[in-house]
Amino acid sequence: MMKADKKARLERAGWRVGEAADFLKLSAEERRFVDLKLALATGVRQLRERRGLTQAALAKHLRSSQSRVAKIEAADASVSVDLMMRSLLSIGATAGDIAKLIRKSEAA
Amino acid sequence: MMKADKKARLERAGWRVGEAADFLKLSAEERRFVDLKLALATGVRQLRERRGLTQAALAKHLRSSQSRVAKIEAADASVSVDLMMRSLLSIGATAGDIAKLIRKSEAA
DNA sequence: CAGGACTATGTCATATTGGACATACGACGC
DNA sequence: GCGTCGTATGTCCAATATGACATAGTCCTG
Repeated sequence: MMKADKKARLERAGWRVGEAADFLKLSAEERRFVDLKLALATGVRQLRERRGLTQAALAKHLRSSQSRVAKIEAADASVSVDLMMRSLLSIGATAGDIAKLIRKSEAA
Repeated sequence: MMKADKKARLERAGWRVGEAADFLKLSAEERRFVDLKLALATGVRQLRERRGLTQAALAKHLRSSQSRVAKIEAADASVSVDLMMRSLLSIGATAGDIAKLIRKSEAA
């Protein structure tokens, strides 16, 4: 069962899929993909905070902008996994760290 | 030390970075990102073959084209991690499977 | 060696993603 | 209350990724 706040978070992020796109119509694959992105987004936020960085500081290192970092952490639909991965590496995450995040998404 | 065929593979795939872009000028982060993509690409090929699917068959399920699947497996620079992830999920990879692939890229 | 099945590579128009900016929101100290 | 700092959200248009197509290469099998 999914927690209500997670559903709301996804909806706010523009994660409507398809036409009559009710959240529950996500296919199993789409669902896994979204969960994966959520796990990565959470990872970015956690690592950034652990490093004591602001979104603006991370953005600078990423040569991006504060607003985009906010979107990354919100798992906004306009953010690619590529950008999330680059962000994680930029913060200093190792492949092992990323693997761990992804594995976590399994239980979502 | 890097094997010559891997370097060649990267160069063929258009993985020149920056201006005077010699391969060796990839930063550590860029390098990790490329290794990660290579690992995912390899994973797509392995899983697809293990399932006895052709590129065309996978493409159909992905609603993409045979040529794009070829590029995915070649880790072509025009292919996003998103598409690789979607491909893996489409083949039936679990988050655990993907995590394993990513962890492998650490040793590259 | 001809035909077929599978894969590789290049190109292009269209679609998606990106950085930047403006602006709003929230918490905190003064 | 007001200013400050950090974060969130919406909108641009520039940059990048995408599917589709054409075409060439490879490896069988007959």
